[in-house]
Amino acid sequence: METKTRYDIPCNIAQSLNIIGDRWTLLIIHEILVGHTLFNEIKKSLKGISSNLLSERLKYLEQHGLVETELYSEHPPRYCYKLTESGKELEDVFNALIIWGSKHLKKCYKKIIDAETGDEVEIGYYSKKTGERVKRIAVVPIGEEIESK
Amino acid sequence: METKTRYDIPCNIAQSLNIIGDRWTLLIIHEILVGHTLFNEIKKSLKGISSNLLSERLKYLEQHGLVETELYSEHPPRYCYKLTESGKELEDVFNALIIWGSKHLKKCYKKIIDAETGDEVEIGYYSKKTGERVKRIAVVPIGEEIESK
DNA sequence: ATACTTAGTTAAAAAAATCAACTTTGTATA
DNA sequence: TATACAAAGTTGATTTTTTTAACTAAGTAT
Repeated sequence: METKTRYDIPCNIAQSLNIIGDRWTLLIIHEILVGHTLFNEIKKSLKGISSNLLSERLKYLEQHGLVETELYSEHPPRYCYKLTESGKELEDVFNALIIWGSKHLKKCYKKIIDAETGDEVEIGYYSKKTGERVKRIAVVPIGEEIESK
Repeated sequence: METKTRYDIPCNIAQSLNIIGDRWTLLIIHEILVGHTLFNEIKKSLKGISSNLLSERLKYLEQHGLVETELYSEHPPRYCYKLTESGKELEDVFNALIIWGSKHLKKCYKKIIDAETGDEVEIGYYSKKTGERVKRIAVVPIGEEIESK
């Protein structure tokens, strides 16, 4: 029991995938993000998922702090599922996948545009300090600093 | 044989995950992206992966045009694995995962900074047309246009 | 009292991943 | 010349995970 196979690799990507990389998991989080918060709403939106798997995934995500339950009816006691901040912050991951898909899928369903102008958008990297667009990024190990050029 | 279980959901995310969402797949692509192009290099970097699975995943990714092989030695004929453009363009997905991980993992290994200033970066969206940063994005179904406010 | 709905649970079957040993082709070494 | 070694896998058995399908429990509605 409880013998989850997890990646034992010292890398943000692998460790993040240990939380959100199981089959169906990202799709479940995405359904909640777009407003489907009831068990059966999620189930109906995700054609092919089974009750037991959805139930198990929701529990796992709750344990890991991405999802929380909220009582929405007292008298048949009923809970809905909400995303926590860390769940909501997967939005950039979803958008990156949507944009990748819009370029590379044979059949594509969605694109991402500027809500004001309707222009198509791309992903960029911006300095947290100045808000300026960053020309070149570097992935660095935590603890180390980059040598200044 | 060859009965892959795939998501049958009309959504860029689900369809993208049908290509890159299997266990180990994103990690394999990432290893190639960071320069590990030989079968055994990838295998050694990904502690726990088995030869048969790596072999199968590489074939699948090649079929789907994310990876290609290149002869790097004639006389023991040896191939290395390279990413195609569509494979390389997963970089934003990796970066989104690295950034999410750097905020939410208990133990975090990497962060992303401005290569010039060392400032930490965040993800933003810019217009393909003007290059300006976009304040609010909208995910829209393909084919439809958004009503202008 | 009977049927229906929401939100699951349980158990068996099927599919996928892991583990471990083996193969093939070629190189290097004693 | 034989022996060991390495790269790049393949094969088959075992284990884990997912799917399928039927069932349950608590409350509502007719």
